[in-house]
Amino acid sequence: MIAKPTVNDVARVAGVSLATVDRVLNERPGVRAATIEKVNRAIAELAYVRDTAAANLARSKTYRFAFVLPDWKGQFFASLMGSIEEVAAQAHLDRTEIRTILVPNHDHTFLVRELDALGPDEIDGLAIMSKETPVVRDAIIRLRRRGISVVTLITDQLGSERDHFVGIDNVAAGRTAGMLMGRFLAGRQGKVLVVVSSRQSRDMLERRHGFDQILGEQFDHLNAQPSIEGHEDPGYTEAVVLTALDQYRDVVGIYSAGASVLGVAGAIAKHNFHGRPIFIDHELTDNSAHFIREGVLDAVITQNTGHLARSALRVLRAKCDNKPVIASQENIRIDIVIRENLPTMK
Amino acid sequence: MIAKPTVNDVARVAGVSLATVDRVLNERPGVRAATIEKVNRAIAELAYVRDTAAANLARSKTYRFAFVLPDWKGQFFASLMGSIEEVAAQAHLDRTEIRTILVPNHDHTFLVRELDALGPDEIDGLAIMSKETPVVRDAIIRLRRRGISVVTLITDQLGSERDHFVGIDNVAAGRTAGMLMGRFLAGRQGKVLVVVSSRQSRDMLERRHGFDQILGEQFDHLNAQPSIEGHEDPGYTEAVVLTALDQYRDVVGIYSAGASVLGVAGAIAKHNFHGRPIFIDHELTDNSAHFIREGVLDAVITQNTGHLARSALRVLRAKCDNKPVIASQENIRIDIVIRENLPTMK
DNA sequence: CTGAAAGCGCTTACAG
DNA sequence: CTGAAAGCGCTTACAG
Repeated sequence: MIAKPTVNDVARVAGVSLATVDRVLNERPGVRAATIEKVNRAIAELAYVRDTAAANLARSKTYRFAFVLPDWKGQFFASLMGSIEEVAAQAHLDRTEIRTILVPNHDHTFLVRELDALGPDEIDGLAIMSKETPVVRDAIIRLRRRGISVVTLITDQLGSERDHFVGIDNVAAGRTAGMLMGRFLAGRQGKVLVVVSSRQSRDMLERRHGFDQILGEQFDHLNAQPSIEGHEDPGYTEAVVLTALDQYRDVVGIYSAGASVLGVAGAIAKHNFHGRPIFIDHELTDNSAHFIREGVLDAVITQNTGHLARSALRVLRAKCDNKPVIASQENIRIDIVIRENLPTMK
Repeated sequence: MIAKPTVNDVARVAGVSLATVDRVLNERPGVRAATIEKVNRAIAELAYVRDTAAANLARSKTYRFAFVLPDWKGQFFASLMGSIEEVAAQAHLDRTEIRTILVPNHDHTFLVRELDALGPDEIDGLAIMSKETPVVRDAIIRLRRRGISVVTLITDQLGSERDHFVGIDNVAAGRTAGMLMGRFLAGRQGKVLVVVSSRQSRDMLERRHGFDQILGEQFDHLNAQPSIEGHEDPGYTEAVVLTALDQYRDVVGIYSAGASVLGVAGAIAKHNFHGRPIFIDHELTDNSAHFIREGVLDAVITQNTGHLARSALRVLRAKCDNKPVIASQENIRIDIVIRENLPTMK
């Protein structure tokens, strides 16, 4: 086994000092083109690869990242927070500081003010989860101009020139939900209720769009109704779903495209169905896991919060180190969970 | 922000030298109990946490791991190899050497000889994928006695006292397959063919067992036939499946519990079905992805090779560093893939 | 049983 | 534009 070449080897072969090698390595100014050339030749010849861990140690560098999130109360969000904390604890041993900035939900003025206050002297990168809006998009553009890496988390911000999006394709997620709905209904005819937290959220729109695509293409005996808004309020959701169930007498399936599982499950328990409706929800949480075990919920389409948090961290680190992102590794999967493949641990 | 305490701080507070702190930290012998006590008090007081990266640098330590695998030719295996190579390339930057030891399939004598030849002077940890057999189990016990960490990969070795198992619960995977089979068949009655690579493989037995459980519990109008062996030979598999299809005239579903997708798909194409059969397979590969897109294959139960490889590496590193394994992070999921959530990238 | 000094692979001021 | 020396947080011989 050949020992890995170090900066010393490069310096020796190139006939320059360590400092010069370092300058070339880090593309610092003030080196003659000829010298750069010599060093690069030595690097190529030795197949030198920089030891990032040693570099960070020498630099006394700590990566300083923040997760900027709305102050939601839902369980999926709690799980995401848990994953971020887990990642943060681990990262701490790796000279990486991660803090979490909670922003009042829907308060974009506040959010933008927070973002605008962040300078490259206090932060290296940001993972932002926020409703998609032009003001946030513009704040991200400004952050990047200031040299701060930005990844969008779960919800993308179109046109924001963010470095990376960590999350799933929501149209595909909706198609997945639609396919399971169609197949699980096994030929039964009737109406399908669609419940969303908010009709304006792009995530919900995309899921709904994918869902409708599949129903239109392959299950036209199913009749998806206009989206019902639950506004993330279980009591309210239950009430509006019950009203809808009473109004349409032949509902055979319910698609909850986000943050409505408790309310919908409550309504299902109270309504008098002819046959059990097929119920499909998004995001695996303690609540949805419970309803899967109970046999109330048939499938959950979800994304793993651990993967989300770790992917965001890996991407932010790669951006800071100017290293490429390994796309295949960062591709967040659309997970399908039914009772049989429900993870045993949380 | 308070600067993280270092060994220097600990030495100062404890009133000892760096070397002594190091001895206590690494539980090296030859330190008086009273001194150990002093150092530990300082560590506790400062909430000191060792910087593993710096430690490894100082130690010039490289982790030396190996993946020991059978020399299979299938696509799932190729994907696993690809993931291992990806992980190895990344790990290389992190002073971790990963080599792959390919062992002739089913040649346990050879495998055991290889394992017995490995000493702690050349390897720190091993990830082993092999058919479950007592001779391999015993070789693992010997490896661990010699101070080498061992994780079993994909197939566990019962009673081997391995440090960790990286893979899925195959009974649950079989139950998942059974549930999808039952639901996708939507009430159709008839026989279900079960194809395995080998009837003696524990993985196949467990999957079959889980599959039968669900059919027995919830879909007793379906009649699962005795397992057909394909021996990982597409031509042979196609032939035996065709024979079975001709023999039982009312096959409505086919469950391929491992390494048989090509042969089964071939048979499906040639046989004259009344209605399209539901076809469920294990392991996402280029082939199975192709048949999903074509609409021949309805669902694939799989495990992500990237997660497998990364998990194995994380666990081996943790074992070497004497750090705890984060169970929730290492729990390998049973993935369900249908056409709608098929990953776009490889 | 304990400590002073050198070194792991890199970067950072400071000189020149 | 270039280099010699010190230092990042830890460990390793070598003395004592």
